[in-house]
Amino acid sequence: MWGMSLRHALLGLLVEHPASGYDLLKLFEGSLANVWPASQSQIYTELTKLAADELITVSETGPRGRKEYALTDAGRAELQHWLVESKPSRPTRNPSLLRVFFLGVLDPEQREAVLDEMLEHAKRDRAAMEHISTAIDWDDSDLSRYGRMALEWGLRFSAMRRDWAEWAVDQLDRP
Amino acid sequence: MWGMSLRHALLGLLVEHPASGYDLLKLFEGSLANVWPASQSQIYTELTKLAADELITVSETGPRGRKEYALTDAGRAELQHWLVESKPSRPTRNPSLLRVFFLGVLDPEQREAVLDEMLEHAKRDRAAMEHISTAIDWDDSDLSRYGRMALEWGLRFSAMRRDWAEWAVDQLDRP
DNA sequence: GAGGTCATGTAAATGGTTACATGATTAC
DNA sequence: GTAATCATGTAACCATTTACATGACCTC
Repeated sequence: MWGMSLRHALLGLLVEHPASGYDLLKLFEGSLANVWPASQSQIYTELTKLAADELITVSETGPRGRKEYALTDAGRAELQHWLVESKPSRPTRNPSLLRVFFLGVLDPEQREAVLDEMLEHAKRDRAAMEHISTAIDWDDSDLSRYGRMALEWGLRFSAMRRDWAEWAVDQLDRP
Repeated sequence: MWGMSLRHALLGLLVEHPASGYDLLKLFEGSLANVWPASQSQIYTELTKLAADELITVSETGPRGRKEYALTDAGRAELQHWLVESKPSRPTRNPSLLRVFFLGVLDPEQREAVLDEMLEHAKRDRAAMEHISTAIDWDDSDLSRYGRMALEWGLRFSAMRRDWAEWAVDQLDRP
């Protein structure tokens, strides 16, 4: 029973107001895309499970078979419990760094190309996040406040990757 | 057929010298643990598949049914191909940041506790990596050279998380 | 001979991705 | 009426985790 954070992401989004699977899909594409990507099929299946476990209920139905889900008390409790109790997860897989590990197999030009690509990637990410940061109109809701905190994390992360990549490219030309 | 980086991690480790599943397990526990954790069962199953695909072969057998695998030409080619071609992966899931997103659900003390925990976690990680950095005797092999690059990434990453967490805790007491 | 380490494998369950499949409603 | 969007669901496959299962060899 450990992990399963898609559940908690869905519960978290339902805290403010009820929403349909479709709504939640859009919310994932927007705010949560960089933190917890989820596919359409995954969201619908998980919602069914959450409803079966009575952490959410269908609060309203609409056109086209639309079902709006709302958080139950048990759902809110589960979310709070997870927020407080969840322990630091194991280190997460990092495909880019894995490549770095084996750079020795390539010849020098290819090596530099790989690192350059990582540098560009970091720059693109940073630019995208700076754009989001100015494009969103931040209100004073909780999601705004803590979403901004998460975004700041992303900004610092991409800056770190950029700086590292610059350093690493530079290292290549050394002894 | 996209992703599958465990394959490439194994191929990468076999570049330098042949090794058994057991050896590879130890190598994962050591150097690669922070970049690409893998379990025993996963390693053995993947080795069997890699052998079936003729990217590696059993080069030698030893006591206790030990099988030493060596990279084939096809295996080396596949590794190089992956190193050069692999495109930037989708953003990876981040359980900690997901928690940040929903901090609003908690009361102030719990909120601070969550961020403090993240701060401590970052500090511990940083200390552990600094320790590794001095404990390993770095030779001038490729794995040493690029392993050090990867470690530098880790050092910067944990510093970034530490600084962010300090900033975030500070933010809590503001308007 | 007892305990530790070396060594391999399989099975069940979970979580995630991709693809398929369908259809109602709205806006033009 | 046509296209876009809203809306839901299922199936097959792949990757990963946890647990089970076994046994040979080495050191004391």
